[in-house]
Order: sequence, then C-alpha cells, then structure tokens
Amino acid sequence: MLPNLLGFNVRRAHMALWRDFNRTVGIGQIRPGIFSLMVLVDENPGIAQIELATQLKIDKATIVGLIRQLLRQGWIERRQSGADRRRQDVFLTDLGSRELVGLRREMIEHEAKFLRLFSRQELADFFDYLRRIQI
Amino acid sequence: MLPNLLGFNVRRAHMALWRDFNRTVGIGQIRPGIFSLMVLVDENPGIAQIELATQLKIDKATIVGLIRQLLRQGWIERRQSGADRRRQDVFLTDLGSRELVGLRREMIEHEAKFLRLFSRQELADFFDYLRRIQI
DNA sequence: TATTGTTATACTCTATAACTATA
DNA sequence: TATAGTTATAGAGTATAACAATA
Repeated sequence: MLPNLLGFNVRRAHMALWRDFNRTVGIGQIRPGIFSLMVLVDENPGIAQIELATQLKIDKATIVGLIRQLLRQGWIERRQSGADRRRQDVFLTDLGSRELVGLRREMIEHEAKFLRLFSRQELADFFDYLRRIQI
Repeated sequence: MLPNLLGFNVRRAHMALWRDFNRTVGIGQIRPGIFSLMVLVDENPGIAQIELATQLKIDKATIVGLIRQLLRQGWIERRQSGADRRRQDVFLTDLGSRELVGLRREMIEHEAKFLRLFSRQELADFFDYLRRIQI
C-alpha cells in the first residue's frame, strides 16, 4: 500500500531533501525553516512577524522561536513599527546579510543535486503538481 | 527565491498533507509515521524491527519509540524470534488488525482529496518524480 | 472587538552515542 | 567482530491556549 500513497512518497521525498540540506547548507548552524525565514526577511526588509507567519504558513507562535534563534545569532534585528506599535519590523543585520550570501550559494548547490534529475519540462510539471497540493 | 526552490515546495506540500492527515485519519490516536509502520507490519507479519527501520528509512532507535506506542495501545505484539534470538518479530494484534481496517478507510478518504486534483497521467508522472528524489 | 506578539506547554519525528545480548 | 534492539539524550518543527499591548 505505502508505495502507492501520495502522502508516503511526499514524506520520503521531504526527508531526503531535508537530510541533504543539513549536509550541505550552513552545516550545524541552520535548518530549512530558518533559511526560508531569512530569505523572506532579505526580500522584504521590515516585514512583520505576522506576515512571516502568513507567508510561511505556520503559526505566529512558531515564528517567535525562529526569530529568537536568529536574534541570538545576530543575523536579524527588530524595530518597533512607527505606524502600528504592535508590530515588530524585522531586518537582516549586516552580519546576517553577509551570512546569507554563502547560504544561498550552498542552497543552490544543494538544489542542483536534485534538479539535475529532471528535464526542464519535467521540472515545470513537478513544481506545478507540488503547488496544487499546498492547500 | 523560495517559490522556485524544490525543497521549499516539497516542504509545503508535506505540511499540507500532514495537516489533512491529522484531521482525517485516526484523529487523536495516530500520526503518519505510526500508520505506515502498522501497514508494514500488516503486510509483513513477523517483520523484525531492523527491517522496519530499513524499509521506512529511519534509524532503528527511532523505531523503538514507535513500537512502544503501539504496544501501549495494544495494537501490536512482539515475540522473540526462534531463529535469531536477537530479533523481535512484530505482529498486529486482533485489536490492531480491526483498528487498521478503519484507518485504511480514512487514509483512502484523505488521499482522495489530493488525488482528485490530478489526471491519471499526471499522477503517474508525479509519483515518478517523487520517487526520483527519494535518495 | 480584533490583531500582533509573547509565553507556556506539549507532541511528533528524527538523530547520535553508548550499551546489552546474541550471532 | 558484527548485528538487533534498547536507553538516554538532544534538537527540529509544529500546534494550542491564554495573555498583554495596541488598534
């Protein structure tokens, strides 16, 4: 039964990617969740935590823990929003920005190992299929 | 960057499936990991723990925790192997077998929500792609 | 009343290292 | 020496519930 379950196959694909990520990207310093949060902050300077939660599709309480790690590493900083004082605007620090350059490079190296298993058209279809089930 | 990363998309697809599984299958009693272990035991009565670890691609130490839960629930039982006394042969109990009937039905219901998003050919391709990255 | 962020808590899933019993 | 299973420990990653501050 298992080999014919979509959930089982997605789960194993996820585990394989996860393991290679951890061997390749920011070894001992970073995980997929933290990486994607950093990229989001880099691409949206001053983004609010609630917005990070929405875009990453995880609970706002979960964001707090990730933010705390990145603050401890000195890779991000927060400033209270002027417009809405409930909000904490999140930015990368200079250190965080420099770090992310290397992480992105490692990320591309990691992705390449998997991307090369597909033709251009297969990849386009694969992404399409994966997006369909991101309900 | 994120929407164009294979890892990011697989991760989100995994989360979507995980959440729906937990709303649909064995509510409050079971998780994807436990379910797949039960199915494996059902299809391979007397399977050894080391074999479960190999087939599920997780460490043998991790199996112990899952086995312990299922023992507590009375859904599996173990007998020492006659041939190799290091081994513990794992079986479903009658209770476990009856339980699994309902769980399989819920699993199919859960899968159907996602499978119906694809044509037969798309699904065949999708499974092929997912298997390629299960390194 | 609703939203943003926080704290406390708990659970799943995974791994590594060191161990016992057995092969 | 190698393998099967266990224990202890750790660390991601997620969630829910209740709360303070602010809108």
